[in-house]
Amino acid sequence: MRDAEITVCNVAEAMLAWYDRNARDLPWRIPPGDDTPPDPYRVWLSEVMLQQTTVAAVREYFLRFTTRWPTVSDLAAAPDADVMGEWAGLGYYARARNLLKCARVVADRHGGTFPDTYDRLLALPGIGPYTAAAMSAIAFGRPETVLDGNVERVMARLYELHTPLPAAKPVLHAYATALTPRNRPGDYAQAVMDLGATICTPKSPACGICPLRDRCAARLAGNAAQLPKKTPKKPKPTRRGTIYLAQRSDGAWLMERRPDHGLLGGMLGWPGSDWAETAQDAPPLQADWTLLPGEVRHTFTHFHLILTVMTATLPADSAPDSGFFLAPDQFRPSDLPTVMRKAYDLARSK
DNA sequence: CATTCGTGGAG
DNA sequence: TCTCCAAGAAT
Repeated sequence: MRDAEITVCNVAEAMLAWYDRNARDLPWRIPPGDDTPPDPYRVWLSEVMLQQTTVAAVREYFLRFTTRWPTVSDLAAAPDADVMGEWAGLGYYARARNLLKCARVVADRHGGTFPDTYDRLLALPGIGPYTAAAMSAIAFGRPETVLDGNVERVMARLYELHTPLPAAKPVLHAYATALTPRNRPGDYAQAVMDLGATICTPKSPACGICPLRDRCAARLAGNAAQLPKKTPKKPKPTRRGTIYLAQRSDGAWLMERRPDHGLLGGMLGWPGSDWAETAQDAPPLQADWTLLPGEVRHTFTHFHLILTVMTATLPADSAPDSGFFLAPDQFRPSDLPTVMRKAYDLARSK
């Protein structure tokens, strides 16, 4: 029993010592040793952006968001379209919708101050078990246990757990909880995630320079790169569709706001057909449509998409059956999700 | 517990 | 070209 406690204690100490020397410089991070109090708004925003998204992709979005909306109340007061447009390209757009919902709850019902406990954070839109734990630890110094993909990998290797994910999650969480220190829990959480991102990587982990190399069961067994095991994924089907880019003679584009739920929910887009196994026509209005040479290829989380693009020029008095016309000075291609921007780029290149 | 939900970089 | 996968949440 005494040995186990010493081992547990040493893991956290080894991780914090490693973090003190190797912490990456990130825009949302307070460096170890810096006693500046963390801003819960910035911790929250970064954690939501980092959900299933790489540090490299998040960096510039985080800087733009915090420059444009320095506080949660600023964000809460922003028009929906502005926030969705700023999020465009980052993916998983339900995050942006929930981000706004959460900001408005915090601004309207909490006086602009985030709650500081795991349970109350968990109750907010877009904050799940991981983000509630990360905010508790990083923003509020509480010894909560974070379990993200990095921590899962580090724990599976440290304890050489061969049970495949996601079934292994409860056991991995128990391992992670046993290691979480009362001291500097925020730095510790970031240390384990940094380790997973830079040393204990999925494919070829750098075990030789790992601060836990002497006590990692998988490293000792020589199978670190084979862990964690995962249940195999389904193959992605291919769907097809047609998308319509119409520009009025005054330059205005015919566009639509996608419904809040479902794929690309809440985002700006071009009108078009459903996306199904076989392509189909669904022009938004009667016009002299021209088939654009080429096609748009895009891969979502669970299917490949091939889009045929049609273009048309419409008379100045044209009125849409659905959607709306967006004047050229109000149309920013950067407001589009990537698949819609690809269609725009294809049309513009002709 | 399984499915839905983006994107871009790495290998 | 193709698969994997990254600081997950909601349903």
